[in-house]
Amino acid sequence: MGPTASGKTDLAMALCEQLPCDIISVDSAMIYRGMDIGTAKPSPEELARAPHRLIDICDPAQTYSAADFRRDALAEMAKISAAGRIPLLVGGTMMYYKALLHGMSGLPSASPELRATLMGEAEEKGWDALYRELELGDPVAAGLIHPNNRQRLLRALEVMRLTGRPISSFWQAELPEPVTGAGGEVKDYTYFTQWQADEASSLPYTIVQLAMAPSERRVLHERIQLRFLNMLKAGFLEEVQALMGRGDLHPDLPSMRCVGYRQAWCHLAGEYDHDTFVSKGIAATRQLAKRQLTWLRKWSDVEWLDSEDKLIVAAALKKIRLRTTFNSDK
RNA sequence: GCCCGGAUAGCUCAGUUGGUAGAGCAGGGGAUUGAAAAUCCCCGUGUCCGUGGUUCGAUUCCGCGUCCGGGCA
Repeated sequence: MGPTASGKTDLAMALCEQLPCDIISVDSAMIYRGMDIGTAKPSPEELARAPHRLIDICDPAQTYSAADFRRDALAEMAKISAAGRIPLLVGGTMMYYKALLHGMSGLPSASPELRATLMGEAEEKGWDALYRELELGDPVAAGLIHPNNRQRLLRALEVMRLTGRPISSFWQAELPEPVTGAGGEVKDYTYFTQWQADEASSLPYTIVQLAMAPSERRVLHERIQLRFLNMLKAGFLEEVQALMGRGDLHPDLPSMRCVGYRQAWCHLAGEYDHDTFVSKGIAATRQLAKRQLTWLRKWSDVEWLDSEDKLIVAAALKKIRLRTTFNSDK
């Protein structure tokens, strides 16, 4: 795990030479075919040397979800283990790790039709009206979802209309012991935000979690800028031009909202000039890295590595061996 | 050389009829249950270019200087 541009791919490739590992990508952008340069996907040569699973599994017109990832990753992990090898998960999509480790409540999948309906209602009656519907039907979720957060508001209403149950009741159902008072009333809603804590241990694996980042933010920012400029030299704009040229993609798709692609699309559509595109693209990447670090800072049971460490491969191997020996002895 | 504009947060700028100032972007912190590289929340002291003057008080008005635009020679 680690923020974008911290050097995860290089370390993973090096570990593959030292251990019987097979790599599974944990990356919500590399799943898309034809999005290679802007996602910093490993090169064909690198992929030949160390195959990555869960790369190039979707067309950019498709959507994918954390739940899809959990299902696919568990299947790949099972195959790799059955072959007597070690699954090495590499990527920066923290939500996917969370879904994998802690599981997900039995919520219904997204319904594009219902989302379209809800968007229409929002146009017509205003977003306030939709939020009031949530407050009425699910005060618990309303307390956790900010009125401005339309994406999560839509999801909560979607679940409510699809199942007739508040989304918060699904979160609650997955938890072993609700915090209640003497009369059975719920005393503390904060636990609704906690995912089932002990599901990680129910996965049939010894799990070693490694996080890497440069120790200074300034260094990470420099790496991000350098990498973005290199992507431009490698033909990033031509890649996005080709995607636009298909004619069936649009800027609201999850694929086209990816960092860099969104800004490139705006530039190619004439919304702003090249310099603006470059600075906005780099800034969006820095902001992504910041959000990834927010996840990692509070992540429990994680071992940290310094991206700038010349002996990072040895350091990683040491941590892996310590943890796996400790666990197998037990 | 002369004439006109500018000079305020890292950047682009607003503003103070004279009582030491605030937006957007950038940046920082946080949230995160089938879109997550998504979406959302919170955070604004900076010789208001320098220097003299007027004034109880100047970033604001006036003089001079410096720098940057534009125009005329």
